[in-house]
Amino acid sequence: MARIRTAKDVSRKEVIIKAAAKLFHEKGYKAASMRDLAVKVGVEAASLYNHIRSKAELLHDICFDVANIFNAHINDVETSGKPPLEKFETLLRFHIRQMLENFEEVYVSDREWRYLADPYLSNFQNQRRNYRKRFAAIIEQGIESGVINKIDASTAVLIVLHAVSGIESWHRSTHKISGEILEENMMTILIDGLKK
Amino acid sequence: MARIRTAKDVSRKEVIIKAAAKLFHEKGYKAASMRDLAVKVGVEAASLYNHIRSKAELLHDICFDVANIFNAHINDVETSGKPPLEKFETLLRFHIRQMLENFEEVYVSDREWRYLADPYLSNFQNQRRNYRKRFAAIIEQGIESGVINKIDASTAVLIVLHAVSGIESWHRSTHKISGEILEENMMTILIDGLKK
DNA sequence: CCTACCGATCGGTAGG
DNA sequence: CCTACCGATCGGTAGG
Repeated sequence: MARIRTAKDVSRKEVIIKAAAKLFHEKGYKAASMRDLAVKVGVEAASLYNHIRSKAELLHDICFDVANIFNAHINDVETSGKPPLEKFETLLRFHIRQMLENFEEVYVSDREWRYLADPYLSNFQNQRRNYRKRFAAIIEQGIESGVINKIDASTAVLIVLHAVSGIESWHRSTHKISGEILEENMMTILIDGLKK
Repeated sequence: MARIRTAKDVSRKEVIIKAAAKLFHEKGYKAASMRDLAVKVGVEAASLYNHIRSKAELLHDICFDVANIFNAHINDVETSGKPPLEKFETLLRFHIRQMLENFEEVYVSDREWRYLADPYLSNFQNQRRNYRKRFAAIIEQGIESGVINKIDASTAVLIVLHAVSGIESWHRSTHKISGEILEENMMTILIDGLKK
């Protein structure tokens, strides 16, 4: 007989997803086993399946949660009425902060999405492409209004998003500068450039 | 009885390594099976082991080949006698071109090295750390001589290296700008910044 | 939530 | 270079 899902099930599932995000970050999706995850959660592997449907579902939940967060944010930015350069800065800071605060999930969504299965894979790729187009459009507006250098907007998006994902290295490093200082440095380098 | 290794063995091995780099890029190291690789090479899986010792050896060879290329290059740059900003530009262009021309190997070395087993893993990590320190030192020199903005040099290295690895997205994209134009755009964005 | 277990697939070996 | 096969491990299920 089907069990009735209670609030406790939901929070238990959230614990599992959080642990999965950590594990998928540490080992990579394919190298992470459900037995590894069970150890992290403190149950037997088989018990996980009382809360989740499959390993694939975990990856799916992580990736689409992150996608929703960024989609919601770019909606806000687009309708904010700010000038283009400010819109760009807001987006960039949001990416940096998500990478600082919501690190494992964002990392997994960024690097492990390719292990999604269709139809989720195609859906995710479309969302990703769409997000980048909207990001590029904001840069284009900045170029048109003369506040951003004449560069290829897609290349700029590519650089910015990958630069932010470099915060992974920062997380790993032993003697690291603070998150705030990192953020300001990244803003300076990407906006003002390296050359004086 | 042990077989005598001939020149043909070496080239066969190189074919296998090249195919492995492609496969590891496509699927990721863990998700790529030796049976997948065998199909790519056009033999049975078991036959691969006449040329290689293990799957791990393939990853090892790819990662250390790439590390050697970049180490050799930074040696040249350090002893070139060029001013710091030119040294930086030379390094950056080399990274971009390697990512354009030697794409699969560089990508695998960059993203899949974590699946190396010790003692290779530690060795690789040390080389990587060392390389980044030398790269940062060149940026520091540029800051001291007043030609580079006062930013945290480690953060700059992190941004630059990850931005370059973003060329992965460019390779995947369908209607892409030329490699030359991509290179110039990347140089402009990272050196002069996005803001006009 | 656990014990017991399954079919599939993995990297790799033996032997020719 | 192939056929045949191995032990280990995987994601997941049955049944309680």
